[in-house]
Formats: sequence, structure tokens, C-alpha cells
Amino acid sequence: MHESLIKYIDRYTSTPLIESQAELIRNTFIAKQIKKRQFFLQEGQVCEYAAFIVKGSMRQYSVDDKGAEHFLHLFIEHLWAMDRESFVMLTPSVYNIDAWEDTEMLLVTRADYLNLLSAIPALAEMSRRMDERTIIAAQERLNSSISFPAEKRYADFSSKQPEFLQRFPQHIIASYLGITKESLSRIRKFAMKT
Amino acid sequence: MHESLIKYIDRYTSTPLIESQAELIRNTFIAKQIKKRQFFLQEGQVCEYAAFIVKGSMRQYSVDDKGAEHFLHLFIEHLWAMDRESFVMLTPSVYNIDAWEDTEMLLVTRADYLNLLSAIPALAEMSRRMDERTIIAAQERLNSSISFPAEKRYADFSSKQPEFLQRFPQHIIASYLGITKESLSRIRKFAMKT
DNA sequence: CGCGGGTTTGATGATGCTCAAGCCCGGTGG
DNA sequence: CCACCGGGCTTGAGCATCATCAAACCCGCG
Repeated sequence: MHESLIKYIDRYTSTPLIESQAELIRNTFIAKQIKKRQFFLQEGQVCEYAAFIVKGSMRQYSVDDKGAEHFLHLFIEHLWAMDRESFVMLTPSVYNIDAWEDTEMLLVTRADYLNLLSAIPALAEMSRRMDERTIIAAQERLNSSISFPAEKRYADFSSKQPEFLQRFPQHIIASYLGITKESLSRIRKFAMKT
Repeated sequence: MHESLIKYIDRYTSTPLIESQAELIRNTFIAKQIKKRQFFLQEGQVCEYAAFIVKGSMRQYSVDDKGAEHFLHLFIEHLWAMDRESFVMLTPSVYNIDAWEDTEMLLVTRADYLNLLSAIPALAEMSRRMDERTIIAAQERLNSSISFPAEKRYADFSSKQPEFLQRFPQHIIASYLGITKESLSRIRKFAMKT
């Protein structure tokens, strides 16, 4: 399981990990499996771990005063699942993260992660790149939410993230895009005929 | 002018810069001033520089097919202005960035910045922290855009970012929040009476 | 004074939401 | 093997929110 992460790091950096570094990673990241609908993080808890997803998928969402769920992030293989705010600030999270499919992941605490960053330059490089990608993706999503109507947001999403359409049901996609499942259903019906 | 950046780095890191590092920073970052409404980046160009704002303010926006401007980011002192996607990927930007007030800034190219990150661990630490803050802020804004109606988005914004209300006119704030200036005007009128 | 940028107000309409009902389909148990 | 159940998806009617368009207002500044 750890080899998946090591390959992932190598793929994203210029200098491959040497064996002692790989060993350090194997000794620090904790393997864990959870089943569909089990929680990785619950509202009110501090997000103690960052999770590298080896297999499966998870969802991050808040629940409003009317009990409605709002899906903020969807995670699949090779993504890092966590509530960034809680993980970095060590404050209680307002989000839940649970498994949507049975999921295998590798966990690391903030303290361990910071130590690894100093010990393994390649990991620091990967981490910086991942953060950049996260920022770019968030910026695009934000731009789309302030600039475009629901129909175009869905069209962009389905062309850029087709794999998510397969892995998650429509009502989750709808919420992720900031619309209701009914609206998404109508948008899709309309899109068929064009 | 460079001292502002050096102080800023020291404030965000555990180990203060030593003189040779400070000197390296002074030699690498290029001071530049632009006047209100001058462009720092125009649609179609590659974002060659990241800008640390010493004084003034800037706005990042896209222009849609009907000519309407959508303000994605607002920058004031001690923020880093750039189009992340274009700066990192070296692709042409779909955004404009211009000065809203007369602005003084320090510029650095991507290549120089990457070199500085290796040469100055404190800068790498600051950079990581800034990226984390950027991710956290983007996540909050995204959550608010999918979870809350315009009125609550404005209330949250004005309590968390009161300084922006002073620095930018309402029609820009409205666009930043993803609503029209007319709607924002009505929301504010309504909020007065409560 | 008049101009320009910003804000407000009003009337109208589109977009997307709510609530409620029905449908489809895969899985479970009788 | 079939009946039923539940989750997800669709459809419809009515409604709230927010956008559009047009006009007026406000105010600092040349």
C-alpha cells in the first residue's frame, strides 16, 4: 500500500526517493481502511490526519440548519483528503468527511508531516506542487461560480472531471456544483437534446 | 521598499533571515510602481511575475462575452497578486489584473522564486504558509458560495473582511460575491433596518 | 456648473428552489 | 420467483431569489 504513495511522490518530483527516505515514509504513514459511509472526520472534531487515498472515494460536506448536506470536496484515488483549515489550525472542523466507497488510505499527522517535509526535499517539492494544483483548481471553481450559470458550470465540470460523474451519484454532483438535484436533472434533460 | 517584504517573511517564520539571505532577496525582487487602472497582467499574456504588494490595491477579473467583469480576487498590502494558473503553468491567462489604487510592489519571476525557495528555507516556510492560507480562504469562499444565499455571503464577508469594504466600491464587492450591484444595494438597504 | 463614476430604485422576468408525487432499478427476503 | 423496499432520478406546479433594463440620484472634481 505504501508503494502507491512512494510511486506517486516519484512521479511528481525530479529527484527519486532514496531507500532510507522511502523507509521513513513507510514507517510514518499509517495504513487504514474504512467502509462506505464510515466517517474519517466528523463535525466538531479536529482533523488530526491528512489522508492519501490509495483506493476508494470520500466526500467532504457541511450540514446546514435545515439538515441539508453541501458537498464541498470529492476525493478519489491519489488525492489528499482532509479539512485544510482544521488540519493546519488545529481547530474543530465544521465539515464531515466520510467514505463513499470502501476506501484504503495512508494517514499522517500534521507534526509528522512537517518533519517529513524537512527530512525529504522531494516530499516538500511534491507537497508544494499539490498545494499549487489545489489553489488552481479552487480558483477555477470560484471563477465558475461567480461567472457562469448552472448549465455552463455543469458542462465544464463534466468535460473536465468525467471520472467524478461515474463515481458519484447525481445528487452529490449537484450539491458540489451549488445547485439542487432537481435543477441538475432538468439541465441534463435539456442538454440531451442539443 | 524591500524591507517591507523582509519584515513580512520574518514575521511568518521561526528563524529570522540572515543578512546574506536578505541581500539575496533585495537583489532578486524588482521594485515597480503602477498607477490606478494600469495593468499588471492582461488577458492572453503569461503571468511572468508574482507581485508582493507593498502599498496599494489590485483586482483580478475576467470579462465575459457580454463585456461584464467578474472580480475573482482583490489584493491589498501584504498579499501576493498573480494568476496562479498562468504563473505556475506558464499558460496564457484568461484574467486581467490591474491597479485599483496607485500601487507599489515587488516582482519576482517563477524561476527566480523557485531558486530562492531552495536557497532560503525561511522563504520556503513562508511560502508554504501563504499557500495554506490561500487554500483555506478559497475553501471557505467556495463553501459559502454553494451553501449560503447572497445575503449571508455578504454578512460573512463584511464581518471577516471589513477593510475590503473601505477600499473597493460596492459594485466590485458585489461581483466578487457573485451577485449584481443592484442586488447588493438592496441587501444592504434591508440589512440597515435590522 | 456639468460631467463621470458610483449608487439607488422600480418594474419585469428568468433562473433555480421547494414541495410533492411518481418512476426506475437493483437488492433482499418470503 | 416474485413482492417489496429504498435509494436515486425525474417531473410538475408554484414560488423566492436574483438578474436585467432603465431611470434617477448623489457627490466630488475639473
